[in-house]
Amino acid sequence: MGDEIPVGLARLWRLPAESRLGRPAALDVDQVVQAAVALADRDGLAGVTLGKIAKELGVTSMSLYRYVGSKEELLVLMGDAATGPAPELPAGPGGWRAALHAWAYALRAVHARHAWLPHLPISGPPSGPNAISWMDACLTALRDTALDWGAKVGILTLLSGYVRSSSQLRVDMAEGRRESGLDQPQVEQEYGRALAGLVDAERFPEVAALFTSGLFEQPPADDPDQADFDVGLDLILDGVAAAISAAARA
Amino acid sequence: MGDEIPVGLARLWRLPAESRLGRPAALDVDQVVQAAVALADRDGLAGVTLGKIAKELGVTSMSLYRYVGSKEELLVLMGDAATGPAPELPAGPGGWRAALHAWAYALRAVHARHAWLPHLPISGPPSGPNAISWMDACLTALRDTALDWGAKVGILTLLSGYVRSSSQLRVDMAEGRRESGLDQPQVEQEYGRALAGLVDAERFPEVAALFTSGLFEQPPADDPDQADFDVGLDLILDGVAAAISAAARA
DNA sequence: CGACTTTGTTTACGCCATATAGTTTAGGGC
DNA sequence: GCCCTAAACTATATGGCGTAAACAAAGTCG
Repeated sequence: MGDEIPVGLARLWRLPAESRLGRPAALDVDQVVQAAVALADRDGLAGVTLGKIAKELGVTSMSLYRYVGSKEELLVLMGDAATGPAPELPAGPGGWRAALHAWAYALRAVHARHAWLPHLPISGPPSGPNAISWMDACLTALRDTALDWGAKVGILTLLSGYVRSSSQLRVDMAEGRRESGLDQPQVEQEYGRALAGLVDAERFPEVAALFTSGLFEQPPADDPDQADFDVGLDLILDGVAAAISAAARA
Repeated sequence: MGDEIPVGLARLWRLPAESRLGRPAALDVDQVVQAAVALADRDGLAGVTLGKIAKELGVTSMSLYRYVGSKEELLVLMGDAATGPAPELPAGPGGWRAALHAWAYALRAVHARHAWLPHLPISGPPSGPNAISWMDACLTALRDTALDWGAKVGILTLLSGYVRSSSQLRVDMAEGRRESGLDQPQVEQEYGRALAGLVDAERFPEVAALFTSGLFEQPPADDPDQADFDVGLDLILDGVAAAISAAARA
């Protein structure tokens, strides 16, 4: 029969092994993944090495291959583990808009907790249990609308992609500030000033105008990325609103 | 004076070197970057190696460090080179919506031509001349609106992030199909079926319903990703429309 | 108790980016 | 026309990486 479950999926879903023969395992997939996640939280994605994970767990690197098929698969496991289950969303009064808003904020918070997460290479559609739970939460927020499945999936993709890429940007810019040693706004201004000098007002009139607008000079608010994030999110939700009322009319 | 231009920026903008002393260079930055781009187009990002680039150009790998500061910097240069200059956008009748639509399509086409491009690690805000030209094109499309700079930048970020992440997804899924050897829809269905078996209808009612909806079973259209892309894009543009009319009212 | 099965280790390989030190090559000043 | 010197380029080496293959160890089952 075709009930073959790919071994990668089996590990993602923590399907228990059946055989009880042979030497018992000293670890399990979760311990390996947790160690890898801890390492990524501390040293970033580039700091995650089979050797370091193994050392952390007191085994040799090769023994890790008893638990994960490859480093690439380990990254997938790390992604699902670090994402964690979706939160409970406000069901009642606010309707879909409040729920999607909360969903996006929660995902963004997860990315803040694991800065490497938005940088993980995507390998296909969501397939881990935690990713599925986020998917379910988003679809639940849209349940009482007239949207068809295609539209719902499109919104899900758009929203998660937006949160992901905006988190990516935030992390990258923070890292750019840090690694240059200087304090935060100094580098930004110096870099911006150098760049502004390169931008020719005839070739790039709008960008030149943007640079002279002072938008990048003003002392940033508590969390400038936060404000940018809200702008884009509200814009998306406005688009969703339009799609919903269009679907209701049809 | 503070007219120091970071050396990385100088290379991005192809600022000519001043000194004419010493042994003349056999290559230039462009040749290195073009070779790297060609390699990435052929073998993917992971196939880009200093050694291979050097062999392609008939030099040793170490000599490449005369042209780029590091591999990371080379990736940035590759990104700007492969992106190329922004296209001319329809200026007249359609207004901002047609222009943004064309902009997004053009960027998506670039990603199709260089599948590795959306996977490049982002390192900060756009700073290469080509990236700036795309930025300028997008801002030009929004010039005759009442939006303030913050909103325009937000829209730019959202739109480019959307195109990027949807291209990422498209490439990853295509690669997932290819590397498993089987033909395209077969793997998709098998994987989907296995996944559907793991999704418990009580734990994930919406996702389970989605799986039984047949959305993933139907023979895909000419380009299914295309349709998904349009859904998200129209949604964003609806959101932009809302923002524009709100700004006009204020 | 011995066969078998599974886990973990040892060892080794090829590849990578890059530091360091030395060598080649041409133009500039005389 | 010839050396000096600065720049381009090469040779060599290092430490790290993921992982293939063969082997040793540690349990269960008959």
